[in-house]
Amino acid sequence: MTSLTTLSRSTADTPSDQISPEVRTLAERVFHQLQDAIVRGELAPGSKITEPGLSKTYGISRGPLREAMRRLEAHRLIERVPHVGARVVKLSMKELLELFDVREALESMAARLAAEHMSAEEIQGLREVLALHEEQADLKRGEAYYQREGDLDFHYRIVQGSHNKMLMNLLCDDLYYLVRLYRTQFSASGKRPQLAFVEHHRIVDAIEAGDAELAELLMRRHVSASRANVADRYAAILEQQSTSSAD
Amino acid sequence: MTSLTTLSRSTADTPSDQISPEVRTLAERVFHQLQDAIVRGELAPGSKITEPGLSKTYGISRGPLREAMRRLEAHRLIERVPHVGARVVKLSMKELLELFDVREALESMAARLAAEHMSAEEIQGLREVLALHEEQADLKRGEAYYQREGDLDFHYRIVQGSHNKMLMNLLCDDLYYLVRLYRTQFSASGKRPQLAFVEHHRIVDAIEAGDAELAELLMRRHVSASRANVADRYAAILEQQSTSSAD
DNA sequence: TCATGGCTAATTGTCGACAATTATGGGGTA
DNA sequence: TACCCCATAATTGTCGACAATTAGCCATGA
Repeated sequence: MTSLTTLSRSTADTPSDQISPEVRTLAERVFHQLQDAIVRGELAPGSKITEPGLSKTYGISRGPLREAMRRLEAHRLIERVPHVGARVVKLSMKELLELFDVREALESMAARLAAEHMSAEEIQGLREVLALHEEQADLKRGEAYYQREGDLDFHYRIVQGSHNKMLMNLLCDDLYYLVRLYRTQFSASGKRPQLAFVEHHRIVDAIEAGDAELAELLMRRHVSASRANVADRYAAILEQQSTSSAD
Repeated sequence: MTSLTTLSRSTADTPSDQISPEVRTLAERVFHQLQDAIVRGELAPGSKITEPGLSKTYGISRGPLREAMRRLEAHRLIERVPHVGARVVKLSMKELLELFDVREALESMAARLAAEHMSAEEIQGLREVLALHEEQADLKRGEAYYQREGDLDFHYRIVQGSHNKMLMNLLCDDLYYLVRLYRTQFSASGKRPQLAFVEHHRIVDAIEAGDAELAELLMRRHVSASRANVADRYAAILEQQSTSSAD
């Protein structure tokens, strides 16, 4: 499905049973299915999801389904209100900008820790991502469609390089799904990808040099610039709408 | 129970029914009960909790109980493995230090945003917390027992002053419970409280002056110093243990 | 004596049904 | 005509029972 690096599960006891990677229970399975469906936009943001409905759709009873929904709620992909129901989360621009602030704080810390703790192999892997990245950019310049997943992959690896499990959980398990959800709702970007390239390179350079302070600063600017880009585009859209309606 | 500022729920329609603040469902209620029990150390860290056991203890069926446990898992207060069971989380020193890194990143950002967005009333409330704080410190100097809750209250208000909902959720709903859990497991502190006082004051000063950069820096140092204090004490304990065992 | 195999008991996962609450629609009245 | 109240239907919350998986134990064999 996605090109994200898989979570590092070290449970490969018996290679014979390839039943499932880690989703052995119904609730887990339907959770991942719903998660994908929401992030990919198949379940419209803001749409109401009802338990009997999903129960029939996925062919399971309401028990495990409720567990899956609880997990989705914990990951902030759906919102539930008691006795009323659940709806797919609908990110407002305000919340998106809030998300960027949190990312700025967390990822700059991750970059700092990565510069201190990342191993040579991990840095090598990071460089490979960057190379693949660049190659794709050569092929379909401007579009940079799939490249967005690559961008997330880059950030993913740096967070893992921090060797801070709490950070990894927060960013990779929670926030990055929201980031992807946003990218399906507002299809942003523009000329940013080209700029992001050189920023990525500089960050890796700083990490490789073990310069924690610099890596932190560069990552902070990187996320901040990305935020500013989104905010500008949004302001432009608002401007355009107001003028066209006034016209 | 706790002296923490309550979440700002604005649903006060009918003053007649005081049934419950926000816990109208069984699952919610038992979730909060279990949350308190864990944070207060009544459920020993690392101890296994079984569904039939809790089911009988709290007099509810396994359905809502499982939902409560799912929520506890999402808040990282218990750890579950499929088909095996759940145990109360047991923080290692490594994880505690990781927690401090995350707090440093998040709370420094919160302080920055608080300096930009906090209203005069909110700053006033913050000063009152500080005053009450100081008063308690005069009464029972050194011990600073209840004061620890006050410390969390201080941080609480700054996070709320950031006016960033995502930040508020992450810090107040997730991390702060872990912080409190830690304080029951390792009963730390020492002479830090006295130092923390002046740091708190300086942070509020920066926020009141609207100096976002300074507020961020001071909060970063504040959390970092707290982390260093814990790390030092831990190292001292290790040292002491090794010498006493070698003796 | 130690390892290995299967068996039993306990716990977790799943299901269907019932109770409680909420939203919706129609009817009545000012 | 607009508003309010009530009844009905749908959805969510809760419960108890059954199935699947796992852990522990005992017996058997090398």
